[in-house]
Amino acid sequence: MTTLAPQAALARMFHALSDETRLGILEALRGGERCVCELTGTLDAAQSRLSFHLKTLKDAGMVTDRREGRWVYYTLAPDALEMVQAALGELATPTSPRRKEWWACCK
Amino acid sequence: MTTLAPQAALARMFHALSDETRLGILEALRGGERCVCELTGTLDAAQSRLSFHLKTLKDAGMVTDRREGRWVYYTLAPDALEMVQAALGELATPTSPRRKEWWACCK
DNA sequence: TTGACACATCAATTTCCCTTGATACATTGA
DNA sequence: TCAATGTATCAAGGGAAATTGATGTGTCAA
Repeated sequence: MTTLAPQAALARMFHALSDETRLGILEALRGGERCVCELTGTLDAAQSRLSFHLKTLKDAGMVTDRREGRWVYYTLAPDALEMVQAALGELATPTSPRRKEWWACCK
Repeated sequence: MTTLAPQAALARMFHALSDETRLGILEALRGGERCVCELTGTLDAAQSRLSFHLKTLKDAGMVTDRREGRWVYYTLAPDALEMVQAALGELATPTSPRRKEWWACCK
């Protein structure tokens, strides 16, 4: 995961969440860390497809991985989920009320 | 906006949030409802481009619109934002601990 | 009724993302 | 050292999404 402007990083995280396969992965990871071979079974998806989606999630910071022997275990990154949640909370929070000048374009 | 399976609807909402222009629109709407001509100014984006993104947001249920004379005013849909927030909260909540059988595939 | 304005929609192009199958890499056990 | 296993990466193809410019639609004012 590379560092991006806040808005770009946020868009990237939302993009990581915008695919059903990836949502399925995250749902599976709620049960704890999983290796890829487990996920292929659970999600009935080809290995290279899962690897692709796991990379997408990892690049967005939504999961972390850990190698143990031949296996790589993936885990949810709760911090990232909370960041996204917080950002949504901000979006739902009104800013200061509009000034009249703001819509002077529509006379 | 058509009705979709929960996971698909969720993916669709996340997709609506996965674009910087659309995040900019939502950010602008925190200040209250805005017509398209205001947003073109604020976001420095062509009108047809904005119309496209507004439609995307509307189809995903993230904004609502209201015509008044020649103008169409867009407003945040806080309920949708909260739904997405709640879904994220669920993802961050562990399910029951894994059973041994689940990873029997990796002996 | 006509012209101007705000906005939506369309078609064409480009860009990006996903899937698939093949191959490369790393680790382990024989 | 070799074969098997788990995973990552790559290239090619298809399809979806974004951008642009043009055109269509609705509304208002003159």
